[in-house]
Amino acid sequence: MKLLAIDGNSIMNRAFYGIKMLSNKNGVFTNAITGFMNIYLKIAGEEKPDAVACAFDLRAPTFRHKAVESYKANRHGMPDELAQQMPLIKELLKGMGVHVLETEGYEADDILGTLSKICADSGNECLILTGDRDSLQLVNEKVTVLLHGTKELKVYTPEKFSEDYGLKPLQLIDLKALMGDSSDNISGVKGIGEKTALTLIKDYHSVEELYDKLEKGEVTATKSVIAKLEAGKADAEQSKWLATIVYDAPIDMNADSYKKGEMDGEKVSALLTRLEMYKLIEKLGLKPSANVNIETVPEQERPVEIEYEIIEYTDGIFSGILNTDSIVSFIYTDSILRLVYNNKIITIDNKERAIEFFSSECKKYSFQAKPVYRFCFENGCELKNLVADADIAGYLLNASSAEYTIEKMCAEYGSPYYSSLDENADIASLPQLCGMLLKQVEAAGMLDLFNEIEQPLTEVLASMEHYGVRVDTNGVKDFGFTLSADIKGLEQQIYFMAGHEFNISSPKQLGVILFEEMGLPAKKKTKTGYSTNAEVLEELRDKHEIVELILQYRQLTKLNSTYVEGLLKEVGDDGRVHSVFKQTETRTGRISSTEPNMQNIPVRTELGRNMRKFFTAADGYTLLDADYSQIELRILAHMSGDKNMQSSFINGMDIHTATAAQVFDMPPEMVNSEMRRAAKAVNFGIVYGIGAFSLSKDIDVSVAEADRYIKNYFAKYPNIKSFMDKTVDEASENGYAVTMYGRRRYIPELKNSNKNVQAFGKRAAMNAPVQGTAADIIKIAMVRVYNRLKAEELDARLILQVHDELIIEVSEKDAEKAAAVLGEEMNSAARLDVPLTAEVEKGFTWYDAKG
DNA sequence: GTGGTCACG
DNA sequence: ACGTACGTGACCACT
Repeated sequence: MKLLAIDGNSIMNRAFYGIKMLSNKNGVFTNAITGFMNIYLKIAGEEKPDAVACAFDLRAPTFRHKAVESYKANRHGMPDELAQQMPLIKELLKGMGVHVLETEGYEADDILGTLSKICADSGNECLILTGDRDSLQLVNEKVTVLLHGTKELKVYTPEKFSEDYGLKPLQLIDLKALMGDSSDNISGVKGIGEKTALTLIKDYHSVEELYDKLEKGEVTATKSVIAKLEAGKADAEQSKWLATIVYDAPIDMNADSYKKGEMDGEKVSALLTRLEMYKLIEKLGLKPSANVNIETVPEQERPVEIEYEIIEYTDGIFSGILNTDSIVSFIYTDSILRLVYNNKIITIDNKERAIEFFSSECKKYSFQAKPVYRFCFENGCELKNLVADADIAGYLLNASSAEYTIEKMCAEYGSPYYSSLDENADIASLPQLCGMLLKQVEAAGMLDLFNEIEQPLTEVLASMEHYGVRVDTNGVKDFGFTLSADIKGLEQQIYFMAGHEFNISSPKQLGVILFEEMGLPAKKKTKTGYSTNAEVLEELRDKHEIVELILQYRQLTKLNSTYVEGLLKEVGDDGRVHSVFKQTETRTGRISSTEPNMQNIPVRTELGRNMRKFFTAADGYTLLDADYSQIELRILAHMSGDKNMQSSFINGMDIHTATAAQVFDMPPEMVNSEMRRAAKAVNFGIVYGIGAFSLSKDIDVSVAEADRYIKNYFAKYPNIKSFMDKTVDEASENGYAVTMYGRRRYIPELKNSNKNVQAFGKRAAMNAPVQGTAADIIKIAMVRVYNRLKAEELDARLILQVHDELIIEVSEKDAEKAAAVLGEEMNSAARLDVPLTAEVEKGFTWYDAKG
């Protein structure tokens, strides 16, 4: 018989942190459950165990813990988001026929140890699935440990173990007894680290033998090591005891009793339906259950369910709706309009009626209104009196969510979801959901942000998508021909130098050529092999001619496949690209652009910049381009209140030169280009939540030097330092960072027990108010520019936004007026303690209109 | 589907 | 000892 014994806590932990804080369905988080089941189903499928048991820690302290005064005192308790999922995974496992074991006073490790002993004693095979290296001590001929790391699964048999550690599995205990384990608060011997401990255990086999020899003076080691060992004898003994997994947990000792039970399909599918884990239901070969209540956050008030009457559309029904002051909810997808009014659900499959409704004066709630605005632009009507779009409200309340569906939001915000109404479920649920969302938006202080910025922006984005950007397809094609010819030439030269053909675009194959066949020094590794990115290749430039060619090849193929071929695929019959601007995508409040992405068209190299010659105005029109100068640093100067930095902007100085003057402590006239470059990198770094290591890489100075720059910077701009500290503190306290206009970004990473994840949270917290406020400001400018172009009846329209840059297409006759509007509205969009400046330029192509 | 790479602000 | 700047999207290779 084969028993699979699972360390429930450690696998849940791996899954929780490994699968990212994905959006959670019901306010009840499910990411760890999802990850756990992925791992479990994979292993169970491959290994086909006859018996499965899953062990969990109980939270209460155990007698072993008490014996050593609170030895786990500084281990963080698990976050609520994970704790919530523990009872659910247990319920799920039980439903699937897996034996769940938890015993007061014993850790999961001890239960696993006991299980492995039961198996070994009865001549059965045992597999232990865990994310925790502690269990490796259990490995023997009968017991294999499947160690689940952050990415890969390692299989530890005795052979594999000795290959990796050079020790016997049980000696792991001795190793830990000496070196300690901070995550388990095992002290070990003070001053002895991994290297020393390993040597000692290899030479003397065990803690007992080591101390035995030590007393007899037979240990060869440095004086200091011997002294440390002598001083730490008691620690070593206690640590060994703590590190030892016990084999006597009080569980059923009959191996057969852990045989896998039958899955209770009904129970499992009901639970998973409650959790809305539909993918898993499918994986298990089940069907979702009907009529189960979606699991919700318990303490929240739930609006009562309403009885809906579903009625056929009849002429005359609009009379009660179109003129009302009441609010009508609607959803328009696939040319079908569904609306709710007075507890009635009405479905309308008629374009003229839909237009009539959109144009009517009644107040409207919607879900995803942007396509409706586009529909209206295409059909010459107007979507009037949209009060709220649930999609946008949901985004403001939690910008980190993966996607916003009505069903998910109902669950999360405690509004009833009318799933029994099938295709009418969404529309039936929308009115109450919108009510809940608006209440929460207001409670969070984001009502102005919602009403004045985000809601009006939807129409602006729809308009930008509607008009699109003209593309000179012939120009693009010609550019592509040139690139293709050059690429062919490069390919031949590269093959010649390499001695044979290979796929240059495959990092794997390229790595073999460069670092094995040609013997160039490999600098960095990735998870899967050698790193061959531009940074690495730059350093190898002088080592071999082929490197330069590969860099060129990369640049040219990027241009050709992403920008030439990729772009041509997106050009419509009207000769224009209609990029999709996503309003609920980024965590910071920026918008994003897809199909094609118009926010990453090349500009930094001259060759790439040529692409912009193919984005043009229509005949008789011209482009206007304006970008904010240093908007993020200006926002930082404003929000931090740092007078020193503010004065640089107020005096119209070049900010990087001014910064260099401060950091290097000299008059601005003395700053050379190298110093300005360094200061510029520091300024960027500050906005991103700087680290000396990365800065040093960026500007190619030592880490110590980079560290000095940063310290100097904060000394000269003390308010920026305190602003950053305050921002992180408040984000830790509240769980979110906030912009000048009240936009929130939740940062759960700040509460993570993993230090790297936490450090990331801090950087994100420092960056979010700055990047987010810049996003707020340009959105304000967009709405105002849009409204003024309309009000002044100019033949002009916004067509692009690139984070700090706006582009207008305007008829030649209105160009001057539109340029004035663009400049005025961008400059006055926010009142800061420093000037906000954007310069407008004009040109027929994007290339000409931008600097 | 994931990872590596690279385009932008 | 480890990892190492914020935010995006597209393409290719490979599993």
